[in-house]
Parts: sequence; C-alpha cells; structure tokens
Amino acid sequence: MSQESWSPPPVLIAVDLVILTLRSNQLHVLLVQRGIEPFRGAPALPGGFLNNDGEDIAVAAARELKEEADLEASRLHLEQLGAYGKPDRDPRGRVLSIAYLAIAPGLPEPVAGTDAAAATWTPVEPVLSGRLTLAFDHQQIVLDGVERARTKLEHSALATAFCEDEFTIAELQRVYEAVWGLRLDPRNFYRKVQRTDGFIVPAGSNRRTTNGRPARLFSAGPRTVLHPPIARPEKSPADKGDR
Amino acid sequence: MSQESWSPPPVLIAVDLVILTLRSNQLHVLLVQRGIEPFRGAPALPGGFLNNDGEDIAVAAARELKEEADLEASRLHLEQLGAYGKPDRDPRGRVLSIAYLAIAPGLPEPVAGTDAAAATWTPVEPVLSGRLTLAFDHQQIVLDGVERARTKLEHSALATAFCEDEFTIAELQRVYEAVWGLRLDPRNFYRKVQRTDGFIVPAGSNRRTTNGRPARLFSAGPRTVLHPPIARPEKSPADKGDR
DNA sequence: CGAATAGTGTCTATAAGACATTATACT
DNA sequence: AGTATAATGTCTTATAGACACTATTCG
Repeated sequence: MSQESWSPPPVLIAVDLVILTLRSNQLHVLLVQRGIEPFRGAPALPGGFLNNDGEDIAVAAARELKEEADLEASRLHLEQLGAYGKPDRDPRGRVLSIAYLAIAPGLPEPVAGTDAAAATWTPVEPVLSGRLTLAFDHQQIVLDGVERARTKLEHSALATAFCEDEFTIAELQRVYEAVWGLRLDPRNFYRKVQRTDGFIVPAGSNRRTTNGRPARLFSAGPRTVLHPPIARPEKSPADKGDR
Repeated sequence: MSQESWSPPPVLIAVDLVILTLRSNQLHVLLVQRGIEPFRGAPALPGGFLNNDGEDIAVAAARELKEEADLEASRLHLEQLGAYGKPDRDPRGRVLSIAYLAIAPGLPEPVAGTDAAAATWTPVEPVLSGRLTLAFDHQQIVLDGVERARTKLEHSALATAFCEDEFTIAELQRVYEAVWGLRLDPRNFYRKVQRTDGFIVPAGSNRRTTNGRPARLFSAGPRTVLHPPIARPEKSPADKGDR
C-alpha cells in the first residue's frame, strides 16, 4: 500500500474462467464465441466485468459461472488462478483480468437453453498447442490453468472434483490419465490411491454396472492435501497393452 | 470477457510485495510503517498503486521493489502471488491488490538512507501466528506467500534464490530448515540435493572459511523444476542432537 | 591434540514399477 | 464357455531415513 495519495488510473476489472471437465476421457475447456469486437467470432474464455456494487471477486467468479455456464459454484471446485495485467492485452484499453480455475464433473451435454447457449466444450489439446487461436491472452490463461490442474492432481484431492459424488477407481484413474496425458498402470494406481490416507472413502459397498466385474464405489474423502502425493511419472511408463 | 458493454466501476489497483529473506537463520519479511491513514503507524507490506501510464503489473512490482526496498528485481526471484479483492479490505474504498512474492538473499542490514528507510526486516513468526497485527488483509497475504514458498521449495529450485551466487550445501540446508521450520539430517540432505539432477552445480572447486573443514561452493543449476522433489517430512524427524 | 564442520558409506524399512493371478460380472 | 473388467498378490529395484565413520580445517 502506498503512502502517497494521488489520482488513480482507470482500470477495468474482468473475471475470466477456465472451466475444465472430462468428456469421453478427454480434457475439455468451456469456450464461448465472442459476439462483439474485439475478436468478434473468436473463441474466448467465459467471463465478464466486475459489478460496481462492491462485489467480491470470488463472488463475481461464481456469478459468471452461473450466468455463462449455468453451473453452481457451490458444487464445483473454484480457485483463483491469478491476475493478468499486460497493458495491451485488450485493444479497448486497460483491462485487468482475474482468472479463476473451475473443475466440473463430466456433464452429458454442453449447457443449452440458457444465457450460455454459445458455450461449447472444446478439447484443450488444440488450445495448448496453439492450433486453435483464442481471443486476448486467453491461450496463456488456459495454459496456466491446465498446468495448475496438472500439478494439483499430485498433491491434492482435486481429481475427485472431476468425478460425480460417487465414482470408481477406474474413473478416477481416467482423470489422471486425461489431465496428465499419459497412461498409468491400473494395479499400481489402485494400490496407491487406496493407501493415500483420506483421499477416497468407500461409499456404501454399492456397485455399478458395466461389462465385467462390478466396481466398488467411492466418494471424496476428508483429506484435501495428499500424503504421500500421487507422483506423476517423468515419462509415460511402458505404453504396451492394457485397455 | 463480457459480451455486454456498460460503465465500469472505479477500482484502484495496488501492488503489494511479500519480500522474504533469511537473517540469522530465521525467515524474515520486509515490512514498512504506514505514515498515513488508514492503519497509520501499523506495519504493512511495501507496495503502491499502479502507474497510470499503462504500466504492466509485473513492472509495477519491480518498480515498487526498487522504490520501497532498494532491491533490483532483475537479481531477485519475483512471482505473482494472486489478487486480493474483498470489497472491504481497504476502508477508503474499492482497492484491488495484486500481491507478488519476492525472495532475496540475506542482506547484512535493512535498507537505509533510501526511500525505503522505514522498511524493516521482521521475523515472519509473529506475523503468521497473529501476534503482530498488519494493516489491511496483509497478514493473509504473508500467510499465502510463506505457504507458496514452503511448497515451492519442494518442487523447484527456489531455495537458491535465498542464497548468494555461490553457497555451501549447509547454507542451502538452513534455507529449507528456516522456511519449513524444522530440522533436517545434514547427511541425507547432502545426498538428496546432490542427486537431484541440475539443482546445484559445483562452482569452481573453491571453498570458504568457517571453523571446521572448508566446504565446497555451489551455484544454482539450470534446472528450475526438481526431479525428484525435495520431500518435506511430515513431522520433524528426530530432533535429537546435531548442530 | 581436540573441537568443529564437511563429506562418504552402510543398513533397513518402505514405496514404486512391472506383471501374474484370482474374482465376478456379462453375453 | 468366453470375454471383459475389478481387485489382490508378488517380485525387483530404488529411495528415505537413521546413523557410523572418515576428512580437513582451526586453535
């Protein structure tokens, strides 16, 4: 905080959302088609400006989540990613964006019929590689969001945020595989996840139907920080066979 | 980014700095005494408002680092911590603060004779525990900054930012001990640090004088992300003897 | 010499990775 | 039966933690 007092520069505050989910075992991000200049027609992150009624930025993020994606923040993981403030990031003038990362369980269809009709789930891969160009500096924000998710999978129970209330260990494994972009050994993963303290707890010895043997259902445990962590292999460990 | 266009709320942008260093093996943070209301006389983080000439926020952080602490950002580790935007965090009105974390090697004396005369190195412990009350939400920011440093010690070469260009392994160990607040076994630490790929590299087989056998000097290696990480023990592993 | 700090070696418990085997459903 | 997926077990190798020991300086 400065000691001097002087006239402030006018700065617009935006809140942008990186909403990640899994669709058919692929990591997707929610993008909207811009309807106005600049970058009209280009894909962009959902977001908006801060209300002028003294709204908290975290509340603004939750509000945009509802408005643009029809998602309830209270049921999602939502955390701040950081502030993006390069002076030229918005051609209209000085706009400082606070980016938030949200994790949602796989939804059957992209939201529709709401204000979020223009929102579409898009695979992250073309965005990360730059083959799909986003408006503003949104590619960088997605990059940072995915990187945040990747590292948090190791040390926190974030992976369960991609799952429904009850899930199988195989489903949890697919989260790790999709976000990290590599294959894991199911047997070792099973052991690892079970032995990591309060990570997941058996949900009433229920089961669910697929093809083979029914799997036990689990739900997210009380532990948010994992001891020991789920280590991410340096290189894809032997990609021969399995599934 | 929002599709609608409407009048923006006036929001002031501040940049606040959590500058950490080691002084006599204790983690310290740089605090200034506030000269004006609100919180006049209370300790606070160094910082200031964004310039109105279209300054980048990272540049603003570097500028404040120079102005308030007489430190050169180019020689320091400097990273963004996050945005703090609770509506009531500043009684004067809406002020959104972008916090930055800076790591400096142990400086012999607090900066003096400069604009930063009011700045003093303060042990973090009273701040973390709440025994020392800071202005605004600065206690929370310090908490987040220290937590960030603690976790980054594990997975990145951040520890070297606390050291001079050349340092001994024992000095590096003291960084880990001070930031984590626990004791480590010197022999195991030696092994671990040496075997972690490009973490530290021998600086010309020089040495330095203390009391016992001279220690080899090392400098920061090319690797910024550590494989494998330097694991932080869950509990202080046997605090009997040594040093 | 003895004190002090630096650096190396060794042992053991535990975890990671590879992979075989058994279990329980479906058609 | 045959196929598919879930769950458990076993083996080998690597790593963490505890700690003995050697090395090199100082007074």
